[in-house]
Amino acid sequence: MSIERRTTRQKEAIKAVLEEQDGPLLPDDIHRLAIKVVPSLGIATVYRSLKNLQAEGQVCCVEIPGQAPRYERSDKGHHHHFHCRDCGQVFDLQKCVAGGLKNLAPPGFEVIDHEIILYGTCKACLS
Amino acid sequence: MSIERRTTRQKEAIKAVLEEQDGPLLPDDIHRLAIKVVPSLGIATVYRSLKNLQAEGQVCCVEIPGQAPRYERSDKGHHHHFHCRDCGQVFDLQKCVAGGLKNLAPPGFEVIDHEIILYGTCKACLS
DNA sequence: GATCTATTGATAAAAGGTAATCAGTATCAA
DNA sequence: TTGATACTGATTACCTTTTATCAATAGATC
Repeated sequence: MSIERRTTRQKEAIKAVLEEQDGPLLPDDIHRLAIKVVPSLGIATVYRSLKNLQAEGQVCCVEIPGQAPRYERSDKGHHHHFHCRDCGQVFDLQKCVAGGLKNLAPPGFEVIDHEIILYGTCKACLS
Repeated sequence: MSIERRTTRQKEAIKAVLEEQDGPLLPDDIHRLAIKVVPSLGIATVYRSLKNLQAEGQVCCVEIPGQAPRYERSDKGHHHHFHCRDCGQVFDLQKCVAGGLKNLAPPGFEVIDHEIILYGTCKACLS
């Protein structure tokens, strides 16, 4: 049987941050935002909560090559990401051009999944 | 003025490994392969050589999310990669369907570069 | 061959991110 | 309210990858 869960201000604050955010966030980002609600919040609790939320399927992990894992709500459906090389922020993309991707693989290879990452400058950094 | 370079068995072995390999390799892979030619080769020398080759533009870095950087010759032109979830090996893809990718970004965003990674099972692991 | 010094290999140590520890706190059922 | 215990926060430990250190080795030039 699974462990009894309790509702805490800390977990609620972390979930709220992930809820209202568009793109994926670093554990450190989440900490910095959630600390506004629960000032005593420790980074260890952020890692613990993310691990639990991920196990429960509420949150999923987004990895940009060469960077630490980010986390976002898992109810957003299939999508990809844009990484701004100026501010470092990661944004969600709406559409996915996966059609034709499978043809990229060599003959005899089975494609199960794919990842597309766009790099560039976001709107805010351009202006 | 730049530092005088010397030709060594170690550097030649590392370059040869990168030369005859198709996909990108981990420093550890390179070490394991080059050691067959120069048994005394240390891992530090692999890192040092990769750093130099990269600075000279002969080698470039390939990053798969959540994994250590791999390295490959930089004379292969624009291409992407296939990561086999079974054996962990990374393969080069020939074509690139970049057309239409720019449209994925939100209005006002400038796309400079992109990355496409296919995940699945390679031919060898399927059979 | 002799000399200079770039390079090497073994090792220690750094860096970054994450997990373990543990005493104290707070939740929730009774 | 009380009691059992899940949770927290501070800190330390950890893990993996990469870099620094340094004495010894070995290219390149004369």
